[in-house]
Amino acid sequence: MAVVKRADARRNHARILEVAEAEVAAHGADASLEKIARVAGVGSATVRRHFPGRRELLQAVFAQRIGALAEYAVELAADPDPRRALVLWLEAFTDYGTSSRGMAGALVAEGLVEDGDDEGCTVRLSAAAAPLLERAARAGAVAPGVTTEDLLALVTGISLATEGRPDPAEQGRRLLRLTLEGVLAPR
Amino acid sequence: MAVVKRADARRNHARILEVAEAEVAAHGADASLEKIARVAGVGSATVRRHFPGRRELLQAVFAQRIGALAEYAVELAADPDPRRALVLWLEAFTDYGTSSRGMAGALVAEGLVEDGDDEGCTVRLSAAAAPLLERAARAGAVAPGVTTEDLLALVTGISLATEGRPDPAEQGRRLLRLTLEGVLAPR
DNA sequence: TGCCAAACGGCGGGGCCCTCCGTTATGTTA
DNA sequence: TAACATAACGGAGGGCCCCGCCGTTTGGCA
Repeated sequence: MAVVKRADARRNHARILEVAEAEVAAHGADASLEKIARVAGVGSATVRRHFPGRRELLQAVFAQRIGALAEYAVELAADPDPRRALVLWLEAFTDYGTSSRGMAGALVAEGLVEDGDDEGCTVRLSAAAAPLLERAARAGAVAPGVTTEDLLALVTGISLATEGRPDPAEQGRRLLRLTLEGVLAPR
Repeated sequence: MAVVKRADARRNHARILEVAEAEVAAHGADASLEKIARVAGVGSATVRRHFPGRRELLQAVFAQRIGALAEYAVELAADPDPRRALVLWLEAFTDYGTSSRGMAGALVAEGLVEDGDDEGCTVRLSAAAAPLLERAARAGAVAPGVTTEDLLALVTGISLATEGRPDPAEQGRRLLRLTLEGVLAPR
């Protein structure tokens, strides 16, 4: 299915995506679809044709970054220190989340829908994180019972909570460190 | 200033607030101001007159819960175990955040504006948390360098990340525990 | 009771999301 | 290469929302 699109369709798809990236970067996950259409020089219906809803558009916008994170996870799988590997990946994830506006919002928005569709950002990130977490857990470097969903939720939360305040990157790093090592002193 | 409002003004104020509570509970921080006006049986301008923006309305809606949290903090100040007191309060805060839709959103929305105005929810919560945190820190129960802003941000993030998924209360508790005790095993 | 400021609320402008439908561009076949 | 079938386009219109304006009502006070 979905063999080959027509030339103009491919052209518009690329154009919309390009504009959407800029627009989302500027205004977050709530960027105006209509404005994206205007700037891209297409009708608003065309945007909806390529991306049925905001959710799909955001997925497409962040697919690249998600891919980069997945790649990084693969690299880190070879790191000799399982704990370090997990921490490094979570730091990278946090950096992405706090630096690229709307990504965290896209992730929660995605979670809100009953999706039979695979290939969601959440699924991909989860798949990327799983091996790192498992390895770290096997090495005894992780608190018992932690799941990949927990990790994604925590980082997403940190991103959302720091969004739009001075220096979200630094704040995010700080909060991640607290979360990883614990707010309370070990008993 | 702002001596005594007229009778109808007070009446409408109460009515709007009442409706707003229900509406926000149902639709989160993005509830329609116009619908609130319709249901309350007043003009939309009247809503804006009492609450210049969504932010102020949300503040008013949650003021009660914030007050309850502040009170609880005072109670807990008498708890013999400083660590336990802090944990209990954070759990209560998380429960509020995950059970009452929109509260976390209201908190971040509040942070986005340059506010010279005191009496924001953030300020009140911060003030409530400060003594508990300080006492716990003095007892050596808290990781060094943790601030009240950190605590608020973390709980807010947890609330946002769990909003609108199955069983946010349980998820929130779980994530809070992880955050407090640390995702990583102590080295 | 009568006055007047405080408070109200309807209305119009602008924006967004969404859908429908007539028009255009593209790929293909003769 | 010319004509056709259709994938893809984009403008227009409806519904909802936020916002500000401004003429009208209402409540408190002399």
